[in-house]
Amino acid sequence: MQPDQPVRTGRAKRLPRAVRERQIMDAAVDVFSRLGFHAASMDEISEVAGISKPMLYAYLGSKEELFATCIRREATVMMEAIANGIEPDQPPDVQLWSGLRAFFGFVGENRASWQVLHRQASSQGGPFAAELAEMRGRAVNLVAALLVHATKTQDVPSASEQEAESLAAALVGAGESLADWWLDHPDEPAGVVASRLMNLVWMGFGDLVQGNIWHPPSKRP
Amino acid sequence: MQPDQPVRTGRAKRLPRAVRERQIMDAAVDVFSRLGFHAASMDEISEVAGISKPMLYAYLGSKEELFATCIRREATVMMEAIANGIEPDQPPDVQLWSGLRAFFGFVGENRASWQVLHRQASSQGGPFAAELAEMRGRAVNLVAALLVHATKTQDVPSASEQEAESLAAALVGAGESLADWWLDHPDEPAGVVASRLMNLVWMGFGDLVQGNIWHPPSKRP
Amino acid sequence: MQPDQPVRTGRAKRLPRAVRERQIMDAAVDVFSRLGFHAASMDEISEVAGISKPMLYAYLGSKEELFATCIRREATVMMEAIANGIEPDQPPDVQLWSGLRAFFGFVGENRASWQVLHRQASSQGGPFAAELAEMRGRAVNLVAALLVHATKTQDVPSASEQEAESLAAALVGAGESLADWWLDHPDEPAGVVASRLMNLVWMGFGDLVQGNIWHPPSKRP
Amino acid sequence: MQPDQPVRTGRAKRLPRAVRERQIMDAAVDVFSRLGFHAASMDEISEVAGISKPMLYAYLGSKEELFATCIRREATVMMEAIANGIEPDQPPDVQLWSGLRAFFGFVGENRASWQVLHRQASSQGGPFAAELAEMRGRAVNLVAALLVHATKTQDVPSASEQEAESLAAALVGAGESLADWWLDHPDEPAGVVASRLMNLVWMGFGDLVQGNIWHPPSKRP
DNA sequence: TATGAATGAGGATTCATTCAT
DNA sequence: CATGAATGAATCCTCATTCAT
Repeated sequence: MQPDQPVRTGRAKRLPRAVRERQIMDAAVDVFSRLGFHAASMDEISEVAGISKPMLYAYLGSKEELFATCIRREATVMMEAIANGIEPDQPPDVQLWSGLRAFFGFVGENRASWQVLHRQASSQGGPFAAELAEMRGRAVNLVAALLVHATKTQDVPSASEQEAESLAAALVGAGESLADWWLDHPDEPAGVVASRLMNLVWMGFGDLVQGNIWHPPSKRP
Repeated sequence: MQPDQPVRTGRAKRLPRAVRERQIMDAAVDVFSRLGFHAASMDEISEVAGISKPMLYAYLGSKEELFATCIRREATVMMEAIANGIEPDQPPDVQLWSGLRAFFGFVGENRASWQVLHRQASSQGGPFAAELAEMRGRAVNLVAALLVHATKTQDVPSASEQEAESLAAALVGAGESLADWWLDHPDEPAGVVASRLMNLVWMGFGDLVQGNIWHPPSKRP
Repeated sequence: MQPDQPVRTGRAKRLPRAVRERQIMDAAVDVFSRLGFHAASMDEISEVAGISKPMLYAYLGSKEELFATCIRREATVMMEAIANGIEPDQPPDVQLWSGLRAFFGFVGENRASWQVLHRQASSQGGPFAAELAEMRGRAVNLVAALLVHATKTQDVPSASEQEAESLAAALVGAGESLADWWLDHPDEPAGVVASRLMNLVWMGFGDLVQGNIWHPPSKRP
Repeated sequence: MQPDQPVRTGRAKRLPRAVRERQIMDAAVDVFSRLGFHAASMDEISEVAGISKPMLYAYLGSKEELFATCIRREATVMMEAIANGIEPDQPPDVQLWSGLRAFFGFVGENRASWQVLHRQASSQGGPFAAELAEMRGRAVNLVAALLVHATKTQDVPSASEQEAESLAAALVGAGESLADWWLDHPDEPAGVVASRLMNLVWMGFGDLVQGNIWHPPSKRP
C-alpha cells in the first residue's frame, strides 16, 4: 500500500490537518491489518506514517482510539460501497445479488481494510466490542431489512424481527467466511464467488443438489 | 464462571499430574475466552487455576503451547460432539440437520470453549494460524464431503472441489456467526436457531420468502 | 566505586545520544566487573547509569549485546594503549619491555576495564567465546609476532608457528595472572611488577637464581 | 564421563552415603564444567546424578556449597597429583620440570576437573573467591617455595617474599594459560607442551632466541 | 509545530529450594 | 530414605505514553 517507505529523516513537512490524519490512518490500517491490534506497535505505525510518535498522539489520541477510528472509517467506506452497489426498486433477489457483488468487489480491492474489519477487530474483546458490534449490526440490519421487505411483498406471514435478524446474521457470517476463504484462493474472480453465495442463500442446497441454479436477471429468458 | 475467585493462599493441595493438568486447562480456556490470547496473562491463568506460575510452565509449557493445547482439546471435543450427532445412512438433509443440532447444542453448553475456538483463535496470526486453519479446515471438509455426497446421489454434474469447499466455508461461517448472534440472544432454544440455519441453507431465501419451510423428517407425512 | 549510589529520582536530564551511550557503558563496565555477566542485572546497570531500563535497551540492545560492546570497547582501548607503548625499531627485548610497561600501566589505571576483560569474559561460554577468543587472540598474535621476529634476527632455526603461539599464550597468561596478583598487592609500583615479568620471561629462572638480571637499556653500560 | 545416561526411572537404590556423594559430585563436576556455575541447574545435576533433587540437597547442601565442595575436591586431587609427581632431593630445575609434567599430565587426563577449576571458578565473584583464592594460593606457594629454595642454594641475596610470590603467580598463570591453549590444540603431546613452558620459565626468551635450550637431565651428559 | 529522549508498568519465563507423601 | 509436586523471587525485555527542547 505504501510501497518503498523511505526511511524518514529530518522534520516532516507541515501539512494541513486533514491530510495528515488521512496519512496516519492509512498507515495504521496497514499495520493493524498486518499484525493485529496487540502486535502492532505505535512505534511502527508512526514510522510507516512518516511522523513522530508525539504527532500520532496529538492527532489521533491513544492506540485504542486510533484503532476505533480506523474501524469506523473502514466500516463506513465499506458500507457505503455496498449501499451504492445495491439497485433499489428491483426485486429482492436482484437487490441481494447486487449487494453481494458490491461486497466482494470491495473486499477484493481493499484487502487491508477488510482484514482490519474482520480478523483483527473481532478478536479484541475489550473496548472495541461496542464499536464493532455496532458496525456489524448495521450490516446485519441492512440485510434484515431486505429480508423483511421481501417477505412483505409476498403473501406470507412476515417473519418475526428476531427471525429476520438471525437469518441476516447468518448470511453476513457466510459472507465474511467466504471472503476469508477467497483471500486464500485469490485466483477465482469476484463474480464467481459472489454468485456461489447468492445461490447458497437464495436457492439453498436443496435446490442446488438438484441442479437448480439462480441466474442474474439479464440472463433469464 | 468462577465467581468470587478467592485469593489463593498457602500451598496448593498435592494432586496427581493428570488432574492438575485438566484443572489448569480449564482455567486457561476460561481466561483465554474472556480476554483473548494477548490480553490473557499467565499470572491470571495461574491464579484462576489456583496454582503458582511455575506449575503452569512445568505442566503445559509456554503460553503459546498452552494456547495451542487448549485449542486442540476444545476443537477435538467439539468435532467429536458433532460427529457423534450426525446420523449416517440418512439422506443428506437429515445428516445436515443433525449436524447443525449437535453444533448448536455444543455451543449452548460450552460457551467458553466456543469463544476460545471462534473469537480468540481466528485472529492470532502467529503460530496458531496453522493449528487453527487445520481445525477449521476439518469442519469445512466435513461439510464439503456431505455436499459432494449429496450431489452424487442426484443426477447432476457433481460440483467442483473448489465449489464444494467454498460453499462449505460459507456454511461454516454462517454457523459461526449465528452461534455468536445466539450468545447475545440466549432466550431462544437451540433447536429453533438450528432450524433457522437449516432452512436458510437448505431451502434458501427464495423458498423462505414464499413460505416454504423445511421440516424435520418425523413431521413429514 | 560509586559509593552511596543515591536513589535516582525524577526524570534524567536530556542528553545527546552519544554522551548517554558512554555513560551507560561506563556503568555497565563497572557493574560487570564487580559482579560478572550473569550476576549483573540490567536493573542494577540502569540504576548505576542513572537512567531507566528502557533507555538501556534502546541504546545498547540486549544484555548480551551490551556485554559484547563493553568487551570490544575495553579491549580496543587496551590494545591501543599497548600498541602505542611499544617502541618499534628497537631490539626485541626492549620492545617486549615497553609492551609490558604499557600493559601494567593500563591495568593499574583501569582496574574495572581489566576485570571485565579478564575475569568476567573468560568464563562466559556462550556468545562471547568468539568475541573474546578473538580479542585474546590478537594479544597472543602480537606477542607471537614479536617472538618470531626476534628469532629471525638470530642465526637459529626459526620457531614453528605452533611453538611461537604457545609460548605467546603462556606469556600472556603470565601477564594476566601477575596483573591479578598485583590487584591484590597494590602497593608495588607498576614498573617493579613489569620488570619482574620481564626478567622471568627474558632471563628465565635459570639466570635469576644465579643473580643475573635484565636491565633496561638506559642502565646498561 | 557418564556415557549414555539412561533416563532415570523409579526409585534409586539405597547406597552407602559415601558412594552416593561421589556419584553426585561426579555429576556436578561434569555439569559445571560444561555449563559453568550459573548456567548449570540443580535440575540437570540431579538428573545426571540419577537421583532426585531433595537428595541432592540432603547430601550436599545448596548449589553454592556443592560447587565449593567440587572445587575443593578437584583442587585437592590435582595438587596431590602434582606433589606426587615432583621428585624431591633433586636440583630445582628438575623439580620444576617434574612438577610441570605432572600438571600437564593431570590436565590432559582430567579435562572436566580442569575446566571447573580454571574457567568456571575464576569468574564467579561471590562466595567462591575465598575458596578459590586459597586453592590457587596453595599452588602459588608451592612454586614460590621452590623458587626460594633454589635461590638459597646459590650465593645470591635471597629473593624477597613478595618477589617470589609474584614470580610464582606469573608462572602459575602461564601454566594455566598454556593448559587452556593446549585444550584447543590437543594434537600436541603433554610432554612437548610442558617442555615449552619449562624452557620459557627456566631459560627465558633471551636464551631461547639464541638457540639455547633446556634439556631434561637424562639427556645431559 | 515537531521531535528525540525518557519512563512506569507489566508480562513471560526460569531457578533454587522445600513440603508432604 | 526417596520423591513428585509445589512455590517465592528474580530477571530480561517491551510498549504505550509523555516531557522538554
